Amino acid sequence: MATIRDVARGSKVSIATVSRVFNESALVSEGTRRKVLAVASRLGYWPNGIARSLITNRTHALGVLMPDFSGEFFSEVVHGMDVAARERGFHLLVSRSSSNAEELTAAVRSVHGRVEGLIVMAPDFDATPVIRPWVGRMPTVFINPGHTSATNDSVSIANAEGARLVVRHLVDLGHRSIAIITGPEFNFDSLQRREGYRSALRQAGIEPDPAFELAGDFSESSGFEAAERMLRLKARPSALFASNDYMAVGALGALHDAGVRVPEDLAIAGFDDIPLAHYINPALTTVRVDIPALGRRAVQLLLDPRPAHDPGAVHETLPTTLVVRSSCGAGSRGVGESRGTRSTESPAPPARR
Amino acid sequence: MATIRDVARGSKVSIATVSRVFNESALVSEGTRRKVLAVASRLGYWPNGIARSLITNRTHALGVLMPDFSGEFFSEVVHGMDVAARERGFHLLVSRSSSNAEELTAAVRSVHGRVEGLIVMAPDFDATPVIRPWVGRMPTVFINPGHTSATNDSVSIANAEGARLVVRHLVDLGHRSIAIITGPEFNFDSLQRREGYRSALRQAGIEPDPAFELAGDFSESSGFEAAERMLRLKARPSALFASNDYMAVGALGALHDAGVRVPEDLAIAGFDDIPLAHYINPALTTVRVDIPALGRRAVQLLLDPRPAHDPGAVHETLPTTLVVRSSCGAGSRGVGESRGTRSTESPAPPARR
DNA sequence: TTGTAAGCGTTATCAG
DNA sequence: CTGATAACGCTTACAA
Repeated sequence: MATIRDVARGSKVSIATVSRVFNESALVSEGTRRKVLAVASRLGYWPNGIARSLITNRTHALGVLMPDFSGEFFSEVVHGMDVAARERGFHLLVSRSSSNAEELTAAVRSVHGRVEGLIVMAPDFDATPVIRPWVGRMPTVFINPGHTSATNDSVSIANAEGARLVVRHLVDLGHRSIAIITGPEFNFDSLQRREGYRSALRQAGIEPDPAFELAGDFSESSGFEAAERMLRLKARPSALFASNDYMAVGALGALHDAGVRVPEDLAIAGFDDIPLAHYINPALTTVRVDIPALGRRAVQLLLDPRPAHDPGAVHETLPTTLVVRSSCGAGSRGVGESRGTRSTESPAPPARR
Repeated sequence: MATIRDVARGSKVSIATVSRVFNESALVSEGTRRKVLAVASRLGYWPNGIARSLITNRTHALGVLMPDFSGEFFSEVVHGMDVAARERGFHLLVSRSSSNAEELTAAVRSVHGRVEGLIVMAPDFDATPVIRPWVGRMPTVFINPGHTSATNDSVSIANAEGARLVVRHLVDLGHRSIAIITGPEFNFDSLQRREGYRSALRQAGIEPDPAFELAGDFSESSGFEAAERMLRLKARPSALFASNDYMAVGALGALHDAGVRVPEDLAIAGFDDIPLAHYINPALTTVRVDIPALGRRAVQLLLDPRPAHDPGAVHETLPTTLVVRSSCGAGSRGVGESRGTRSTESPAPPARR
């Protein structure tokens, strides 16, 4: 493996000169430059990034710590980060490892020195204490943290507001008994969505009924099971709000099995607007979140210079919008509608390969 | 930022001793160890990974170079890599940058030194020449390369075989005029799938008709447009094989708009078995590929020791299986079927969040 | 069990 | 314009 010394020797210059050539310093004569480049190319030399980083203190990499790496949600977040990072000449060092504080600590340590900033997504616990020791050395942005930190920026989804939109929509359609399938017990998104659900009910003069709060865990199967439990309730609700689309899909399956028609017998809505929501039958009324923007903004907060008059940590909340389709009985037709009409309702999900 | 020297000074030992403590060397007394650890913790010290890497030549990172980072296909591949890498204590340094040879070269250079191996996915061009200069210094595995390299391992999908399965299925159902929507002109997966399509037709005694080969680009909209073109054909085929599921979904939309019933008037099949394929109406007959396995195997080839008797480069091909649903008129019922029956047809797509 | 000192492959500083 | 040489923060012989 050729090093700078080999090139220096080969082109009869000092290593400093070789370094200058590769750093496009103007302080090197064209002749020397060419000679060095020729030798380097013959030797297959390229500066070692690690060695470079050690002295420059720049790695051009951002650490991304997330609890999982699959599913449309996470992949879209990372996609957003990737685009923004690449525009700024940065790589992403990803590590799936923040389902609890110990794992997160280990992960942060393991990327220490290798990244210039950190994006942390820890949906189930407060990552602030884990990050505290690194404040000042590793700029960190949280995605969807449950607690706002005084020292770190964050980007979040307007979970409560989105849930309120859904519930209000349901209320406007005449529903008075609205159930919810919640997400994991300690998940912030889930808690906030439930909070929005409750507050919208109260605003409508309806007292939230604990029996109507069915426990789920964001998985499709938990939605299926929660819907089955709901069906066994003595007093059945007329509408069901699933805290995410996967669970809504699962619930739809259970309702179909039970012969319950949607939306005629029961209205159902989800949250996230994953591509699937559009295609399922009936098409799912849900809450749209610009998921790639979550990642993009995180990178921007980390990398883009901010006005000097330091306002402390920035906490952004991305807006949510209601996407009315047919699963609540108010929307458009659902699967099979033409490309033309469909686009008036919601843009087709990105089709890639 | 505390360095090893600060800790050494603070605990009145040499930096070598501090290093030993953090490398869990047995050669350090319990007392010293405790003292060092205490000081380190007070100072918030943790070894700098970059400096460590420079001397050990280990980075515990794998470079992942792909043309895109979104969509179910890519995210599932990365998910597979991530799981396998993490099991082995490795991070993934991802870089979306291999849509042509220049970009790929730049990307490889930029990760040189920072990674112990490379996974390259370049579906549209031969990456072998780009990698050649690095052979010997950076072990590299290709995913789905068009050409098998003598020097580098690869993992591929049995594209041609999968296409053959589909076409045979269609032929078995009585179809004699079968059209195809192809993918991007230079995309290897696309070319191989078309090859499988043609060879299966010939095996069935049908001469492939160029007019039945409709150009697409793997995007949903291109499938929509290709289907529209197909509908204008004087002699309409009775079956349509879309080279990927996204295009099949697009085609389904166009057929619906035109009032063409599927599968009654036209049979349609896809490739990839993305989660959506299961949910769409009619449920899509397609070819299943274990996509995370693609990423997992790549990591394994890179990291897992191989028997010493070097057999040169390994080229693996992951099998494909036909998933019969209802879009060709042969399968099960489609969307809305109960969870129970569904699982006999195909496992529910992973539901996460 | 601990310390000294020589690197790892660069960039940065300072002379020339 | 070019060259010595000292870092960067760590690991690892080799000595003690």
